Amino acid sequence: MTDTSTDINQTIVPWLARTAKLMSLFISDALIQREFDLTRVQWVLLKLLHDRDGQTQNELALITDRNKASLTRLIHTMERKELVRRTSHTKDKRYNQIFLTNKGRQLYQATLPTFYECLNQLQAGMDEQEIEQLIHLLKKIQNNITRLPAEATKKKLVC
Amino acid sequence: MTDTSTDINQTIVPWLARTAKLMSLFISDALIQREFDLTRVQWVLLKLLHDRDGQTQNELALITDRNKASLTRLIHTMERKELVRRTSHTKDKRYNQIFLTNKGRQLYQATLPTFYECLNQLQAGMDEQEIEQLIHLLKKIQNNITRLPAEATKKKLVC
DNA sequence: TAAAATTAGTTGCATAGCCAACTAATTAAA
DNA sequence: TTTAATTAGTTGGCTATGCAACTAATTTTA
Repeated sequence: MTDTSTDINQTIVPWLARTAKLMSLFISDALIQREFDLTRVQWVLLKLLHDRDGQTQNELALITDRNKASLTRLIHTMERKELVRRTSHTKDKRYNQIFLTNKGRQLYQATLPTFYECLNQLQAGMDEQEIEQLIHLLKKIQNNITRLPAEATKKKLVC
Repeated sequence: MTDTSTDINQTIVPWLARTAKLMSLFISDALIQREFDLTRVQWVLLKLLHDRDGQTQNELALITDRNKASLTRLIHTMERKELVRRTSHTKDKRYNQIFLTNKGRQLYQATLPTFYECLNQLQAGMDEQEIEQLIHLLKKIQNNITRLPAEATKKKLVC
């Protein structure tokens, strides 16, 4: 149990926040330096669609813990860049399905070596066991976070 | 060495990114739920100034790995909320020194119990040794990131 | 089946981030 | 000492994010 005399700077919160931020900047920088016109978030979306094409905006929002309004705009930006394509679902017109374009797919493939280079540099000097341990501890923290998406919360809180 | 057949989802990158994001949302939520009108970033700035008052915008930008333009606007927002005060340095008029107001200091103090509650929940089920190990591994990653602030890079890259 | 509730997505308004171009102040160099 | 370079901060334009209020489509329920 951490009491209120603990130095906040020595807790997991700033270490985790800062490491993730630096990692994100590091990967973004690498993408830009290799002349890929792609932010890290856009890269993540390419990856999600590469893994499973045709997901709806809401699904993508849930997976990435983002507001659906963010997805609307993110997809809009990526559509303008011709990386993804939005099509209205034929059965239920409320849904938009998002698909990779060929350009999007090729761009994603082209970035993979950069991603693995980054990963290798990030993990330098860490052995298999340490990497597993890190992921294990991060999972623990995630499981401790009982956070529902905004809309779910609203719903569950109704008495 | 991670080769390109490794499943990206099982690497440290998404685990770290997602855990940090969830943690950030979790803390923001907690602040809002306790009716503190404060984002996580604003909270961090209050903490930095609480630790050392009167830092310049540039110093705050460097410490927080933020662009100085971000700091300009962040401080502007917090000035409007009367949490901080901007004063021009008497010796060198280029500098702005940022100070906590009484309101800012009181607000920070008032949020501390919330922060420690969040921390305890995040660390639930983790022993001292695991927490230390996690921080140790995060430090390793940070040390692997050879990233200079944008302006420094520009400077150093000049041949 | 008509009205009510739910769901997916969009839009307005706000914070926050980055880059690049800019101003003003100060320091270094010719 | 005048000019050049550097430094701190600001501003404009962009992406990204969240909340809240909205529309449209679909499903539930009365």
